[in-house]
Amino acid sequence: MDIKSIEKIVSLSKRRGFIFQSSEIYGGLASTWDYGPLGVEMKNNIKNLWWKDIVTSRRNVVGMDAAILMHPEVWEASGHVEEFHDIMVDNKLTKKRYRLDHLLEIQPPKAIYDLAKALGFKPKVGESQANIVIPKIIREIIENEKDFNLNGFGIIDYANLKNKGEADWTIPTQFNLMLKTHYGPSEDSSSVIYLRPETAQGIFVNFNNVVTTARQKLPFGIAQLGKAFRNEITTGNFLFRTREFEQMELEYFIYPEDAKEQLEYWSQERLNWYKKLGVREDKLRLRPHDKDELAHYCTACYDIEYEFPFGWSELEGIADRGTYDLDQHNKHAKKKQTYFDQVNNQHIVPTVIEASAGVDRTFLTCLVDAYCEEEVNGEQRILLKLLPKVAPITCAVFPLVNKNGLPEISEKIFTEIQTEFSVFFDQGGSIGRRYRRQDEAGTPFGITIDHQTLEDNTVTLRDRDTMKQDRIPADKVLDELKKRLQNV
RNA sequence: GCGGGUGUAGUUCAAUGGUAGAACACCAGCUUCCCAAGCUGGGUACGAGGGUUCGAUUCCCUUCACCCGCUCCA
Repeated sequence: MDIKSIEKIVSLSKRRGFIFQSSEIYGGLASTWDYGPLGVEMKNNIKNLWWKDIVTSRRNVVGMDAAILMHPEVWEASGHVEEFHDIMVDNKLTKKRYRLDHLLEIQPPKAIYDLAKALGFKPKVGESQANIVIPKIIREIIENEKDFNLNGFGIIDYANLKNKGEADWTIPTQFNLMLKTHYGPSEDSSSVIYLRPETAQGIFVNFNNVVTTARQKLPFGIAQLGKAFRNEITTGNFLFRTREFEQMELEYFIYPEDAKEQLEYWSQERLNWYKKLGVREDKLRLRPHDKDELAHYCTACYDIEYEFPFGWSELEGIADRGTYDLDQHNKHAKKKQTYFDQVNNQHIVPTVIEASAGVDRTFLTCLVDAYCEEEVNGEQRILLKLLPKVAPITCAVFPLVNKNGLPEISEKIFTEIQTEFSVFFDQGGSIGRRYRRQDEAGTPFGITIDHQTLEDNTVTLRDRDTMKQDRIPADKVLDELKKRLQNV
């Protein structure tokens, strides 16, 4: 697939009603997208398949649905307030941008020392530069020196060594990655709260509620599906990185000693789920994180990645979060979130393995992966080879012609299939045109009612990928569809 | 946020300092047909704002959005 293919996907998405640009008639809002009639069907299919795989089909996983709005202290406790903003500076000469902490970590000690002095404190002997001095410098800039100028301290741009690292630094600016809003009608500062940057915390703060009501014993999981918001610095690649997105998260609570084994288990489980969605195996991989890639809460992590036209990119992270989150809430909140282990007769904080997936990314993966162009009788045929369980429409019903009672018979069959599957009725245009339309929508099956139906009450069932047709009795259509859908 | 590119119909494109055209798609009708057939008719666009000009889709500025690269990223 060439690099233009993401544009083809965007174009098809709009043409067929999968995805529209948000607020399009007002010029659009950056990197926000709306799901159209086909899009929402497919998205729901994906979410339902996840829910079924994670929750419904397991005895020891339960679901929940927390509010998007949460108490501000949740994000203090989780570390998001602390960790989820970055101070950035640009080198005006080279137009390169850096995270200030990353930049300072590689500077000569003298520069750091001078910087600290200028900000009004003196580093003590033996104090770790990376862990104590630099964070202190950054805190000082955020809290007290909003317009601090970095020039004159000998801070070198190592990416600009050709020019002796020369730099003219901008005033450091803070990027807060959480979206704020005002809770309540008055806009005083006491009512500022955040839209959740992840769904996971909704699970952690309800840990005890779920344990007591669902009567689960370790190991067990709590799963949640819902919107999350992040003020990403860079968005783009269509649905891939957006500021509003939907997550599918599982928090699986275990005894600490099982962490390694469970991380492996869930990595495989989750990788297999994408395969079961029909995503090509050679486009999927499981990639362990390097140490320096790990998030603040995380001791080990795998990414499930897909090879998009724009490169290998993350669909899901499976992480060993240790006891970090529950510990943090136990420090901050009045009510303790612990588990009483009947076996050893003690309260413990369980370790958690998290599998955090993006709905929109999975959706995009399915579209990209299913997109096909082929030639039929010298004409291009575009089709989405979506698995039936993923496809927005399972089956389309066509009367071959609009007379001789064929539409009436078709309606009857349509109504019958409708009880079980998502069906589309189309009597407009030539039969070939109607087939092609459904090919682009990814509809796996087409039922055509023709003249022979009048004689022997059979219809044709067309397969999207092979375009082959089988003749089946009209009253067996539903059974036949069920049969074909059984193993896919 | 920086650099580059792009923005005209649903889509893909064209033309033009004098008010926009095609193909395909879409809708209605005819045809009654098994893989985007044909015929007739129809609706739909210069991303937004400002400036220059008698007149701007075209030139200039601003802005918005998309794509690519950088930067960043749980």
